[in-house]
Amino acid sequence: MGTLSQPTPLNQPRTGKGQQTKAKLLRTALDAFAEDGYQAASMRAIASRAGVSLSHAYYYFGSKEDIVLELLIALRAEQFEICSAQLDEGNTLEANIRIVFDASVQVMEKYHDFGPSFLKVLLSRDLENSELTQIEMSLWESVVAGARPLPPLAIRRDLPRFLWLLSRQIFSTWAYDSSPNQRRSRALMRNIAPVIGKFAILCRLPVVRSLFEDVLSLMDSRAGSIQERTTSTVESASEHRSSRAKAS
Amino acid sequence: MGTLSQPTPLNQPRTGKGQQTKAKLLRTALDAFAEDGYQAASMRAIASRAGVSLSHAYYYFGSKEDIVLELLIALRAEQFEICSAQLDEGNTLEANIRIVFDASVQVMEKYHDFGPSFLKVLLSRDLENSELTQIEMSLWESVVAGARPLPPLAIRRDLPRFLWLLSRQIFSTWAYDSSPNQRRSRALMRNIAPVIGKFAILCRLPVVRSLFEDVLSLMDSRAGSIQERTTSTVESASEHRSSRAKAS
DNA sequence: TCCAATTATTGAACGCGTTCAAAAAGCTCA
DNA sequence: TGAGCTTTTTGAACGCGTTCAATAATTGGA
Repeated sequence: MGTLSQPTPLNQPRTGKGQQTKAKLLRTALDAFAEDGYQAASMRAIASRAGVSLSHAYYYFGSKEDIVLELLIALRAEQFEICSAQLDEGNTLEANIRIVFDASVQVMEKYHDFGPSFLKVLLSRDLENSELTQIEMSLWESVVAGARPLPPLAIRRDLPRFLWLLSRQIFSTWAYDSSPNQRRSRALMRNIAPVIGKFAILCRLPVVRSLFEDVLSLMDSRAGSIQERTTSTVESASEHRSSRAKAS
Repeated sequence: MGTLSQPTPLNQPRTGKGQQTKAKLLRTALDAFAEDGYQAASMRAIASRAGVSLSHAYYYFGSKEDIVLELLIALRAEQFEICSAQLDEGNTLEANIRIVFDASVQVMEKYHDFGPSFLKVLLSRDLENSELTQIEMSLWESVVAGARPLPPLAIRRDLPRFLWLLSRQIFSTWAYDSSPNQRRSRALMRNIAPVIGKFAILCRLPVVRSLFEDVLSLMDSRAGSIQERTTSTVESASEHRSSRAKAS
């Protein structure tokens, strides 16, 4: 482990044959994951099923986690296919949030035993500009852009990222949810949508909107997100309290 | 892995010699953790350092995770020692929150490479009534009870649990924080205190207080927490919207 | 064509957490 | 004392993810 590592810049297949092997390995791995689950689909099992040696699998994939990430991407893409059309039908924000979560559960439930592994991948890697993050973000952007009525202008720009960060918290609940059939996290997803809807509406009030901005910049781990913001309410609430009091 | 397991109901030492062995094993393990870090302090290393066979370590501790949990408990107890006195000096809520987080960092920073392991223990086990949870909860109760001015009565009862749940989210950020010297999560802890302080004051407004209750019952995974509550704002926001509209 | 550099592939090993059957030691009571 | 029980302790093994030096296959230029 040592340092938390991104996918080691690894041997990309340079010949046609190599690409074929890598593709077959990936296909086989995803099949094995689906059929046998995380435990049983060991690197040895995957390699032998693909007809290559164990060590050769590591020639194309630096770790088992790398393959798990590929699975996660595939599942998110599937989720995108399922629900992106539904998000453009003029439903409420609340309804759109539900659509995304429902599709997530539908796609993921078979893979619940990958939860801990998924979560580790999400937490330990910098995926800020990865394919995975792009799919997820475009989903939440559609949720907001397709909602009728549109959320208050003041938060419209930041709401997608807020929803994305929130969805990751929910994912971490789901990942380790040991209640039967993930009852608990399903309930969480069901109940959170109306609260967000309510919250979004309340953001018309300056007090609540300022809270929204505070919470968002706290959740957001992008370095420098505070400086970029035109008015940082977090800073003003802490260091600049006096100047703020004067201003108001 | 299979099922997410509590600490296997394990052989408790029945003789004096047994207790001695188990105690020595634990002491050795915590030393090895402190000196060598998570990776290098393998079960083999711990066992041999304690002068027992590898398999014998498993007679008293069902897994390495069990020992990691003991470490986590020891660290939380240390944190409690450091800051419990400071929480009774009539500081603001914001200041008290800072005190707890500062002590947490002070105690934990040496063990940052245990972060992923700590987090897994916290997420995969039901620790609802464990020693660990009791220590943590009593800290947050002191934060609230010792704050001057006291937070609004309406949220005073629930605020400790809210802070506890929040602190777990922050912990998960810390656990995988790869920024130099955990810069990012330190900033998070620094910035979150004033926001909570502000939020607590705003909870005097009914609109904000209702948001607080919504958020709390969403975060809280205790089964049946919704029914127990006198007024469930989550439910009223979703299923009972019509009856709510009538009431208001 | 043949050689050298590159790419693809392998077998064997390492250390890890964990399991288990069996041996050793300790205890209780005739 | 010693037989039968429980508690403690061990050695050997399993399968896992991962690494690495090695061999085989392929490619490109003289």
